[in-house]
Amino acid sequence: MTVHSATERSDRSDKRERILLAAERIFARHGFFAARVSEIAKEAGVADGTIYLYFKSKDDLLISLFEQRMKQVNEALRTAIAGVPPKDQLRAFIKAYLKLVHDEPGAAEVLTIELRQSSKFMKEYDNPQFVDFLRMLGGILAAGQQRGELDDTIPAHVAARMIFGMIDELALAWVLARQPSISTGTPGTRPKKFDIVRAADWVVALVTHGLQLKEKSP
Amino acid sequence: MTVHSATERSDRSDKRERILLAAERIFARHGFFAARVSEIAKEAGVADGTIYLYFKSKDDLLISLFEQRMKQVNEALRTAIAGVPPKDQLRAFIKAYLKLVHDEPGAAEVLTIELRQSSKFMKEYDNPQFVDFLRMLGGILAAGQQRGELDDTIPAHVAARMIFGMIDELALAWVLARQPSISTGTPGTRPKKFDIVRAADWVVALVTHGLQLKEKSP
Amino acid sequence: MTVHSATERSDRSDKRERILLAAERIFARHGFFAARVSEIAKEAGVADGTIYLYFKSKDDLLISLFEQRMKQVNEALRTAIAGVPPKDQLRAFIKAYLKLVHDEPGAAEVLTIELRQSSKFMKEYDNPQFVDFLRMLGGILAAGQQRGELDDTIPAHVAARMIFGMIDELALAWVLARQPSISTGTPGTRPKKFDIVRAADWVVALVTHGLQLKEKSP
Amino acid sequence: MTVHSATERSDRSDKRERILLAAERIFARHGFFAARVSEIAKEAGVADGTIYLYFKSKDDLLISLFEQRMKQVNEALRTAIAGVPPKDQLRAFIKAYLKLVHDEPGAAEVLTIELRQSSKFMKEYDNPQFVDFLRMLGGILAAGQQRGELDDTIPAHVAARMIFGMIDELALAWVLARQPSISTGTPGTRPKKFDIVRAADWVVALVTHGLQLKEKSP
DNA sequence: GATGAATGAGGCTTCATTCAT
DNA sequence: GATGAATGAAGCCTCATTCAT
Repeated sequence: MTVHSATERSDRSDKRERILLAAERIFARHGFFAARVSEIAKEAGVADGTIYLYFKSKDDLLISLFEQRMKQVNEALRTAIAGVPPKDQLRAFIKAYLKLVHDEPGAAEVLTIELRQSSKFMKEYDNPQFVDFLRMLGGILAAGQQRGELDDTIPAHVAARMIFGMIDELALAWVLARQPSISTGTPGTRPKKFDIVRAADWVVALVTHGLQLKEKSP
Repeated sequence: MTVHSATERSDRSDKRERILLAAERIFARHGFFAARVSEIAKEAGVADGTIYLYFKSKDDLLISLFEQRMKQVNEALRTAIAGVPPKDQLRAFIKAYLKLVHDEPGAAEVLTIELRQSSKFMKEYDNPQFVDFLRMLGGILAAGQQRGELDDTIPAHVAARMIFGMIDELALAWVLARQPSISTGTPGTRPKKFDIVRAADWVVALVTHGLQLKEKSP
Repeated sequence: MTVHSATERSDRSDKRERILLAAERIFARHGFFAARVSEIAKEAGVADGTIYLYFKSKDDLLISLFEQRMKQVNEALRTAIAGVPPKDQLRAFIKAYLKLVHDEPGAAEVLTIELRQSSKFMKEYDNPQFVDFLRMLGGILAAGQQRGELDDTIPAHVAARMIFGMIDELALAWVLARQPSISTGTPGTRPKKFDIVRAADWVVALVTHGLQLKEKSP
Repeated sequence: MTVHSATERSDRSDKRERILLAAERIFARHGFFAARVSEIAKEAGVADGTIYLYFKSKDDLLISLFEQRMKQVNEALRTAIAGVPPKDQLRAFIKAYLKLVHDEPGAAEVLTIELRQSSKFMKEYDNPQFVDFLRMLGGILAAGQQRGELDDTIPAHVAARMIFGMIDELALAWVLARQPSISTGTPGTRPKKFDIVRAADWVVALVTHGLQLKEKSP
C-alpha cells in the first residue's frame, strides 16, 4: 500500500516521502551505519544532493524516518483502542501493534533494529514519539489499576516498558527470522518462524494471567 | 572485581583481557561504530597494532567481547539455578540476570546496546552464547510445563523470548537512565531511575500471575 | 549614495546593479571563495538562476564587480586631478584615492582583499582597469620627472607601483581595523584604527620628501 | 638550497618539512583554494592521510606554512640588521627583505599572495609573525625618530605599514611577472620584469629623500 | 525574463589495518 | 611479541550551475 516502486517517477512533490521509503529499505538491508547515502539516493531515484534538500544529514534522515513511522504507529494504535471498552484496550493495543509489525515489516525493522544503531539516537536524542507510545500504554495500564482491574504493585510505567520489551523482542525475532539466512553457519540457530499475529494472544495471556497455572482446587 | 586499571601493566599475557576490558569501556562510552580502535588501544595501554595480534578485526573484537561476557553471564546463571528446586528456578534465573546487570553495568551496556549496533552481528552472526541463554531459559519453562506447573499454551521458546524481551528492556532503560543526561532537552523524557534488582520481583510477578486481579469472589 | 537597500525592488532592469551591490556586500562579508551564490541572490532579492542571466559565472561576477568599481574609481580620480596644476596632481590623486576608501569601504574591501582571493584573477586575468590606474599614476609621475620636479632615478612605473602599494596597504589596514574583532585573542595585535583621510598627508609627505630630516645646516 | 626534489625519499622524519615544501609549490601553482590536498600529498610523496598526521587541516597547513616561512624571514632580517649602525638599519632591512624575495620566490609567493586567500586568515587569525615583522620595522623607524634623524610627523607604526606596502607590492609584481603568462590576453599588460634587488635602492631612496627634487638654490 | 528545485562532480577528511623496525 | 607511523580507500556533504515551468 505505502510501498512505491523505486523507479516510479510519476508523482512529484512526494520526493521527501520517496526518500524516506528508500531509506527505510536501505537501512533495513544494511543497517544505518553500513547504509550509503548514495545508495539511498539511487533507490529513491534522485541525485545524492537532493536528499540534503529535505534532510539536514544522514542522522536527520534516520531520526525523521523513525519519527514519521512511529507517529503513524501511534496514530494507528490510538485508532485501534478508540471506542474499545477500557478493559479490552490492553488486548487491542497489543494485537494492533503486532498486526502492524506483520503488515509493515520494513517499518518494523527500522523501529526495532535501526533505532538502536545510533548512539546519538539512543543516548542524546529525546524521543517524543517513543515517549508518546509508552505513555499511551502506561495510561491504559494505570486506568486499569485505578479501576481495580489490574494489580498495582508494579508501577504502570515500568509495566509498560516490560510489555514493550516483550512485543519488541517478538517483533525483532520475527523480522530477523524472515531474512534469508546469509550466513553459512549451522542451521537451526536462527529463530524459528512463528505467527506474529497469533503471538499477540500469547502476550495478552502472559500479561493478564501469567504463566503459572492456578493450583487446582479440590 | 573484574575491572582492572587501564594503566595496570603488571601481568603480561593478560593483554587480551586488558583489550577486552578497554573495548567494553569504549564501546559503552561511544557505541560500536563511533568507537575508535586507537582509543581502545590507548585505554588498554597497548599499541594500535597489538590489538590485531589478538583479534582479527574490530568486528571480531565486538563478537569476542560479547561471547566472553555472555558466556560469563550464562555461567553465572547456571550457577544461580543449580541446586534450586525446579519450581523456583525461573525466579532465580530472572533475579540473577538483573543482579548481574546491576553489578556489571558496563557489560550490560554491551549486551543490551552494542549488541544491536552491528548489522553483521544481528543478521549474519550466529550467536551460540545467546542461543545457549535462550535454551537455558526455555528449558526451565519447558520443564515447568511438563510438570504441569506452567501453562503450555505458549511455546516455551516463545515465552523465553518474551521474558528475555522484558528483562532486556528493563536493563536497557536502567542503563540509559544511569547516563548523566547530556541533552538540554525538556526534562522528564528520560526514563526515571528505578531499582533494577527490585524490578526482578515485578518481572517474576508478571510472569507468574499476570497483571489481572482475580475476580473477587463474593 | 550608491548603496541601495537590499529589499528595494522598485526599479526593474537595474537588477544587474542590485546583484553587483549584493555581491559586494557578501564578498566583503565572507570573502570570494566562502561567499555563496545563493546568498548573493538572496541579498539581491532575486532567484539563484537570475544571476546567470546577467553573469556567466561566479568568477565573472567578481571580475565584473571589480571592473565596475575600479572604473568608477578611475573616473573619480580623473575628475579629481582635472584642472589641478600638474605639480599638485600627485597630492590630489593620493588624497582622492584614500577619500574614496573612506567613503566606500565596501568597494575598498573588494578592491584590496577580494581582488587577491582568486588565483584566476591574479594570474590569468589581464586587468585593464588596474592597468589604467597604474598608467594614470605613472603618467603623473613621469610628467613630473620630465618637468624636472621629480627625481627620475626611479622608473615612473615602478614608483607608481610603490605608491599604490603604500596606499593599498593603508586601505587594507584601515578596512580590517574597522572589523569588529571576532577573535578572542590577545588584544593589541589588530591594527589600531587611524584616520585614513589624514593618512593621505603622510603618504604625500613620504613620497615627496621622504623620512630623512635634512641635516641641520650650522 | 632548501628546495628538495619531490621524489626524494631518502630522509625520513623530515616528512613534515617535505609536506610544507610541497604545499608551498602547489599553493604557488594553483592558489590556496584551488590547491588539492591530494595533489600536495602526491608532490610530497606521501599518502593523503599522512598530511593529517602533521597538520590538523588544509587551513592549518597554510597557516603553519606561513608562520614557518615568515619566522625564517624575521630571523633573516634580524640577522641582517644585527651589528649594523642604527642609521643604516632601515636600508639593510629593506635590502634584506627584497633579497629574500629574490632568492626564495616560492616562499615570497606564499607570503604575498596565498596569505590573502583565506578570509579566515585575514580576518580571524591574529598573526604573530606578521606583527613581529611590523614591530621590527616600526622599531627601526621609531629609534630613528628618537635620534632625531627621521621625521616624526608620521607615526612609526603607520610608516612601517607604508613601507611594507611598498615592498610587498614590488614583491608581488615581481613574482607575478615571473610567471609564464598562461593568459591568451593582449600582451603588454603584464608588469615588466625588473630587478627586484636593485629596486631595494629605489625604495630606500624614496623612503629617505622622497621623490621631490630639492629646488635648486641659485 | 524569472524562478528555484534538482543535479552530480568532486573535495576534505577519517580510520581500520598493515608492516618495517 | 610489540610498536605506531603510514597508508589509501571511501563517505558525507557542498554548492555552482542548469533547465523545465
